[in-house]
Amino acid sequence: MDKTEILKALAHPVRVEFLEWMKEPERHFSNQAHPLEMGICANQFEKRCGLSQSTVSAHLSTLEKAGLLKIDRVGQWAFYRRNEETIAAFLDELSSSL
Amino acid sequence: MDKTEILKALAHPVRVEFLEWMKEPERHFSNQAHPLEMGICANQFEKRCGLSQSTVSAHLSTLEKAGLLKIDRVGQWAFYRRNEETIAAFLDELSSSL
DNA sequence: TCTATATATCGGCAAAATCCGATATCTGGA
DNA sequence: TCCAGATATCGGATTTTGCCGATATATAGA
Repeated sequence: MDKTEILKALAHPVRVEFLEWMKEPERHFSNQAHPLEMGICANQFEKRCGLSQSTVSAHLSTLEKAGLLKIDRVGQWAFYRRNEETIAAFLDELSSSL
Repeated sequence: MDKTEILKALAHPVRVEFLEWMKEPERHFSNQAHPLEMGICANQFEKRCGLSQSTVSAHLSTLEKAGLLKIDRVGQWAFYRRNEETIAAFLDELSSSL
């Protein structure tokens, strides 16, 4: 849990938005073909943020490398879900250190 | 209280360090000529982080523009103190939205 | 008024971040 | 085996950030 890396990952509003969307999957990703329990399919984010596929992939990768997202690869898809443990640990750490 | 601007301000480890140092002034700035109750004098940060005067000034300015620091100008000095209201509001907001 | 000190701002350079389109990789199905 | 779809990675252009030294500004004191 690298606090600095996480803070850098959160320094872009699109990435913060991704995390917030994923907090309420049924609200923001109800049109997903796969069950939401599998996680959120990468292509779902493209439609919503208007950025290109490669840019979205990079944002997701940044969040994943920082430990904020977990990824499950199933077939040709990549399903992302929040890493609640890391997020909670980060918030605790930030609240006590800052 | 602009969450995005605050997160960008926190995306540099030196700035986070400044805020953390200021949480315990007597511990980190005990050598300050002026009473710590006035705030922390800008030049105190230079000695501790090894960066140039202009760079430190820019970091402090970033924190102040984000609302995380308040500044009191007294004579030729600039005294900085944490803006606890904004910091607490930001942490609350982040904890509930993230 | 002259000088010393503290801080802010400017100009320029280097590094990092952001974005895109193109391409590579991987999977599943025909 | 070939093709289509999903995602990752590459290459390059642009913007932002970070850093410094030099300079400007402002204050205090001689």
